[in-house]
Amino acid sequence: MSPVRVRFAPSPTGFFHIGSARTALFNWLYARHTGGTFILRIEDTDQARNSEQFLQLIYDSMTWLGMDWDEGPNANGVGERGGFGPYRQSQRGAIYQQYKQKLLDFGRAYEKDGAVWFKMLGERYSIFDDHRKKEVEKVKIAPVVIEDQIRGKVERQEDEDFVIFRSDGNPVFHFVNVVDDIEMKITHVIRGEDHLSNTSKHVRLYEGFGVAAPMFAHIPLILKSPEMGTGKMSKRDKGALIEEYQQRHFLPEALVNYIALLGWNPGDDREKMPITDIVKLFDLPGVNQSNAKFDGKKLNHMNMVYLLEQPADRFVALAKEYFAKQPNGAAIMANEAYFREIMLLAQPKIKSVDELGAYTVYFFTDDFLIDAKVKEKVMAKGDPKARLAELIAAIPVIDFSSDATIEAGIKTLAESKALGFGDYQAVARLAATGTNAGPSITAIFRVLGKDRVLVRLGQLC
RNA sequence: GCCCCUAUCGUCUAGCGGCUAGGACAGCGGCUUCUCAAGCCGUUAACCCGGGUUCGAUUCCCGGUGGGGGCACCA
Repeated sequence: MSPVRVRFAPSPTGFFHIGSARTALFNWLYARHTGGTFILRIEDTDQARNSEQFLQLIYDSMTWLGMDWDEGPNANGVGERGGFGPYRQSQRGAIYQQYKQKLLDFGRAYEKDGAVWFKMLGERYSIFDDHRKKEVEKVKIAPVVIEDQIRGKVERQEDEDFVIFRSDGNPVFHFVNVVDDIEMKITHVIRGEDHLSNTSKHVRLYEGFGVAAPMFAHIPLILKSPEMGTGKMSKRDKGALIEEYQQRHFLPEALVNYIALLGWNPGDDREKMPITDIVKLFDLPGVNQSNAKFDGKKLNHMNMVYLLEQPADRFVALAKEYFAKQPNGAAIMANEAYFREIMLLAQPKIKSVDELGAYTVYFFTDDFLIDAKVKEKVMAKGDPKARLAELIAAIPVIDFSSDATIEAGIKTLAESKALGFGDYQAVARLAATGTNAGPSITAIFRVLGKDRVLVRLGQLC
C-alpha cells in the first residue's frame, strides 16, 4: 500500500475551535502512527469571510498543540514547504481551471445560467421537490457506496447535477476539495461527520475524473455539554476556543490528551498517557461512532494532573509566562529565587496556572485583601487575639531557618499554653495571607521572614 | 419534508452472545492533615422502548423513540 498522506484543511473564517483541533489531531495521529505525511491545506476560497488574523491563529494553535505539519504553509506565514503546493486554495486557481476543462472534455460538466454543473450519468426525469418548492431534474442511478473506515458501509443516493463553478467564476467547496485531494495524493480523508452526506458528491467527482477515491473516515462530532444546551459545539460556546486555553495557560499536552479521548480510547483503562503512546495506539477502526459531549471539568482535571507532575523548571517557566501577562507586575519584578520558591510551594496545591495570581498575592504585596468571611469565622473561634499576641511575643526567639524549626517553635508555644498548633495556625494564616487557603503556615512564615510576619500579625491585633 | 449517522451511569467510555455490567470526571461520605487543595478509602448512578434470531441478548436483525448531521451558485 502506498504511504499514508492525510490533510487537515481548515478555512480561516473564524476562531480555531475544539472540534477543528480534534479533526486536526486525528489526522496528525494517523500520519504519525503510520509514518505517513501530514499536510496542512488552507481552504481560503471564501474571500468575503477569510482573514489573515484567523489564518495566523490556525498556525499558532496547531503549533501550540504540538501538531507539526510536513507540508503546507510555514507557521510564520512566509512561504511554504512540500512538493504539492501551493497549499492555499486561493493560489490554486489555474489547477481548478484545468480540472474543470477535464470534466468539460469528458462530457461530465456543462454550463447553465452562467454556472458550471457536474453531470450525473443516467436516465433523467423530473420531480417536484416540496422542500425546495420547485421542479428538480433527477437521474436514475445506483446509490453511492462508501466504505468508511469508522462507519462501515454507508449508502447514499446522489442523483442530481450540482454546481461546481459559481456564476461569479469561483469553484465550490466540493470541487476544490476533491481536486486538491487528488493533486496532493491524499490517501485517507479523515474529517467530521458533518461531511458524511457530502461524500457521495465527492465520490461522483472522483469517478468523473477517472480517479480512485481515497479511504474515508468520518469522525463523530463534539457536542455541547448538557449545561451549555444541545447541539454541536459552536464557536460561541464557553470553552470551545483553543485560544482560550492558551490564554488561560493550560498545558497543551493536557488538552491534546483530553481531546484525543473524546471519541477514542486506547482499549484499556488508561486515560492520562504521553503523546508517544497515543501515537502508537491510535488507529481509525478504534474511533467511536457516536458523538461526544464536551466536559470542561474533566479537562480541568486532566490539566491539574499534568500540572502536578511538571518538573520544577518547567512549572516555574509556566508561572513566569503567566505573571508576565498579569497587569500587576509585582511578582515578575520579584527576586528570581524568591519567585521560584513560592511557585514551587503553589504547584502541588493549585488546579490551573491561572489560579497562581490569587493564590500567591500576599507574597508579593503587603496590600492584600482580608477575606471578610474567613475573618469572621476565624475570629469567632477561641481567643484569636490572645493567640496573636502570644505569637508576636514568641516569634523573636523562634528559629526561622527552616519549616521544621518554625513548627517546633510554635508547638513549644502551644504546649506552654496547653493548646494545639491548630489554635495558632488559623489566625496566623489569616493575618499573614488574608485567607484560609495556601501552603503550610510554616513555609509562609519562613518565606515571608520574621519582620513581615510580625508586621502582619500586629496589624490584625 | 427527504436522506445519512448514532444510542451503556449526569459526562467520557470498557464490553465485541453467558460479566456481581468495569474504569475515569463530576457528586456524596470518610480517612489524613496546620488551612485549602491533592492523595487514599468507600459510595450513589447506566445497558432508550418494542418486536424478532437464539438455550441465552447490553451485545446480532427489524421497527419506533431520542440525539446529531446533511439537503445552497457557504466551507
